[in-house]
Amino acid sequence: MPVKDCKTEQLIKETAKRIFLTEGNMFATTQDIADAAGVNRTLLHYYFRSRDVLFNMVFKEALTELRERLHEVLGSQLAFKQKIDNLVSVFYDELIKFPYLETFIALQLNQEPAKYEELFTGLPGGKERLKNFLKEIQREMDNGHIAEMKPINFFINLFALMAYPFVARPIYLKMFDLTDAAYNKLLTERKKSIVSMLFKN
Amino acid sequence: MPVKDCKTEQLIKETAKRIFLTEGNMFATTQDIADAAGVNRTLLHYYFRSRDVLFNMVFKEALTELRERLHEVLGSQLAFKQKIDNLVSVFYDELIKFPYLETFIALQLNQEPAKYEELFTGLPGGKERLKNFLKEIQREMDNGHIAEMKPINFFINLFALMAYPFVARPIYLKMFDLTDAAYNKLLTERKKSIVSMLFKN
Amino acid sequence: MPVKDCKTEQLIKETAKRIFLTEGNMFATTQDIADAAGVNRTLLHYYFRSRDVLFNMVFKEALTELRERLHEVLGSQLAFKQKIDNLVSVFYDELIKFPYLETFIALQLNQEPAKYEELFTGLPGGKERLKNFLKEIQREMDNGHIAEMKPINFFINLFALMAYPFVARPIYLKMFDLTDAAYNKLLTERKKSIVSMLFKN
Amino acid sequence: MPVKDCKTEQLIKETAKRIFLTEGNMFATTQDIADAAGVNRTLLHYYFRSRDVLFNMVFKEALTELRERLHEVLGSQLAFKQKIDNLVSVFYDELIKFPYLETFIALQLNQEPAKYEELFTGLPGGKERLKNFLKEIQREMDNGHIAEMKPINFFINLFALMAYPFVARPIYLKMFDLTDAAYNKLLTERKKSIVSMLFKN
DNA sequence: AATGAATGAGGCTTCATTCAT
DNA sequence: TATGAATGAAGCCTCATTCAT
Repeated sequence: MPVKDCKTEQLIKETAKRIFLTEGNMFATTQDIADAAGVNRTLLHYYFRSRDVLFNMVFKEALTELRERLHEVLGSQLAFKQKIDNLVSVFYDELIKFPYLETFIALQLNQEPAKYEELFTGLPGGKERLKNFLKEIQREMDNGHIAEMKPINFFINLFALMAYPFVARPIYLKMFDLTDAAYNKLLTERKKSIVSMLFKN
Repeated sequence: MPVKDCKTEQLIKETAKRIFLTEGNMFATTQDIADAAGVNRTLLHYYFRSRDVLFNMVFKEALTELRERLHEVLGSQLAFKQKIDNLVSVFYDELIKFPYLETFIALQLNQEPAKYEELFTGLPGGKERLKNFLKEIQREMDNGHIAEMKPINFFINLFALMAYPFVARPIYLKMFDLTDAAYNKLLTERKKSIVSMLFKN
Repeated sequence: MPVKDCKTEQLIKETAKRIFLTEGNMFATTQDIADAAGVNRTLLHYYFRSRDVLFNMVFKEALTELRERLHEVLGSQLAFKQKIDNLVSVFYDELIKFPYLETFIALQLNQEPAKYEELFTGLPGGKERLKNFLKEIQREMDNGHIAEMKPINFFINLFALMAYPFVARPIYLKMFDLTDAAYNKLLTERKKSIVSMLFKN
Repeated sequence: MPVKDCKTEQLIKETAKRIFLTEGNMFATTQDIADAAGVNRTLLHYYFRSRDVLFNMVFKEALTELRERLHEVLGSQLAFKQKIDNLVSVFYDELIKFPYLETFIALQLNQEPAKYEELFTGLPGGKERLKNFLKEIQREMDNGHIAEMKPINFFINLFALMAYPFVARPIYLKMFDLTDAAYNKLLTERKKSIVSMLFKN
C-alpha cells in the first residue's frame, strides 16, 4: 500500500542520511535502509538507481548544506569573535544532525579519492572565501586577540574542538559512564567554552 | 615496514593493522589483506579463525598498547604540565601509527556495542586512574593554571586537538591543497601549540 | 517506419516486431520496447498483458503472414520453375522485414516446445499443401529438371539458400568488410542465382 | 564433495558449450549451467569470474576451433573439388557439436558489435587466406567447373547449404514430423549432395 | 488511455569460510 | 604450514508485473 504519496523518495533519502551520517552505520545495506524507511527495497533502486548513487547523493547534500551555512557565516560582516560564535552554533546544528559526516568523508577520501573530487572543487568562490577567512584569522593574531599560530592551525583547532566530541561520543559515553542526556549537557557547555578556548583571556 | 619476519601470523596481523588502522580501509576483505601480506587467503582463517576475530584482535592490541602508554604517563609523578606534554608526545606517536583507531572504535560501538564491551571494562584499575587524572585536572583549575570547565571537557579538548587533525587529514589536504609533507610539518607545529592552547597564558 | 498511426497498440506491436524479428534483439526488455515506441512501459502490459504474450503474438503474426503468402504461391497454378521464382521473391520480401524470424523459432523451439505447438498445427490444410509441394518436387526430379535427391532436401536447400544469407548478414559484413549497401546488392544478385542453383543447367 | 579432481573448470566450460552452442539455450542462467554440470553455482564465478566471461570464452574457443580446422583445409594443396569435399566434412563435424555457433554470433554481433571485434580481426593471415580461396573459386568458374556468380556468393551458398539445416533442425522436425534419427539420416545424405549442388553436372 | 509508484521473483556476484590434500 | 577447490549466505540490481489514480 502506498502510504506516503510522492514523498517516498524523500523518505528514503532522509532515512539513508540518518543511518549513514547520524548513526554512522557505513555498512548499512539497501535492505537495512528500506526496512528503516518502511518501504520495499526495490524502491530504493527505482528512485536512486543504486546504493552507490544514494550513498553519494546523501553525502553531497549534507556536505553542501553544511558548507553553505558555514560560508554564509564566513561571508557575513560580523566582528570576528561574533563570527566564530555563529560558526560554532551553525556547526553544532549540523553536527547534531550528521555527526559522522566528516568521518565518512575522511574514510572515503582514502579509498576513492576520485569520487570526492567534485565535493571540494565544486564550490563556487569557496577557495577564495576560505582564503579570506584565513587572512581574517591572521589579522586577529596581529591584533593580539588570538594566540600566534599558523592560521590553518587555528582553523583546524576550531573544527577539532567542535567536531571531535560528536564523532567520539560513543567512546566517551563508555569511558565516563555517561548517559546520552548527560553527554548532551556536556556538549552544550562546551559550546560556550570553545570560543573562550580560542581567544586570549 | 619493519615486520617480525618469518612469522606468517605476525605478518598477517601487522598487515591488517596497517590496512584497518593506518589506511582506514574498513571495507578491506580477507583477500585484500592476504594480498597485501602476500599470503594465501586461507591462512588468515587458519591463524585467526575468522575475519571478525582478526578485526577485533587488531583493535584490541592497538587500543591496549595506546592505553598502556597513556596510563604510564598518567600514572607518572611528573608535574601536570609536563604530564600533558608527554601525553601529547605519546599520543602523537600512536596516532601516526594508527590514525583511524578512535574513529573505528566510534563507528563500531554504534553498530555492535556488545563486542567492544571488553575493550573498556578489561583494563585493570583503568577507571580509577582516569578518575585520578580528572581530579588532577580539577586541581589545576583550582590553582588557576587552566581555564575553568568541567574536567571531562578539558580531557575531551585535549584529545580533540590531538586526534582530529589525524583523522581529518585527507579533508584538509584537499581543502588547503597541501602535500603530505606540508601537512606533517603542520602537525609537528601543532604539537607544541596544543599545550599552550590548553593552559592559561 | 510506416506505422499505423494513432493506435498505440499497433505501435507497440510493430515496434516489438522490429526489435525482435528485424534487429534480432532477443533480450529486449519491456522498457527497451516501450522506449523505442516512445510510450510508457505500463501500456505494454495494459494492451498485451505480459511480455510473453506480446513476444508470441509477434511471432505468430509474422509467421502467419509468411505462411499465407508462401501457401498462396505454392497453391497457385503456375509452372514449377515459375512457382519457385515467385517463392523466392515472396520469401525475400518477408526476410527483409523479419530476417530473424526462423532463427528465433528455432531457438525457442528447443526451450519451450509446448508454446510453439500451435504455430505448426494451427495451419488449416497446411500439411496437405506441403505434401503436395513435395510431390511436385518429386515429379520435377522424375522429369529430370532438378537433381535427384530427397524432396525434403530440395525444400531445405531452397530455404537455406534464401534464408541463411539474411541471418548471417552481420557475420559476412565483418568477414568481407562489406557495407550494408554492398551486401544488399549481393543479396539481390543471389535472388536470380538461387533458381539457377536449384535447377539443372 | 569434490568429485572431479582438477577438471571442474573443464567440466563447467564443456557444459556451458553444450547448453549455449549445442542446445542453443541463450538464456541459460549460471544456475542452469551449474546444475547441468552438477557443481555449485559459485564455482562458475570462481573459475570464470562472470557469466559474461564464460559466455565469451565458450564462443571464442568454439569459433577458433572451427576457424582453424577450416583454414587447415583451405590452405591445403588439394584439388578444389576435394577441398570442398573436406570442407563439408569438417564443417559437419563442428556443426554437429555446435549447431548454434553461427546463429549466436549473428545475434550477438547486432547487439554488441565491439565485443566480437577481435573474433574477426584476431586471426593471423586469415583475411589473406580467405582472399586466396575466393580467387580459387574464381579460377574454378573461369574453368567452367562451377556456375558463374560472385565468388562471395559461392562461398555463402556453400555455408548456407551446410549450416542452415542444422540451425533450422527443430523447425523441420516439426514441419515434416521427423524423428531426430530420420533428420540425421537426411543430413548425412545432404552431405554428399551439397557438393553436387555446387558443381556443374 | 495513460502514468508514476510499488512489488516479488530471480539473476549475478562477492565474500567469508570450510574441505581436502 | 600451506594451498586450491568448494560452498552457503547475503548483497546488489534488473525485470516483469501490478496498483492506484
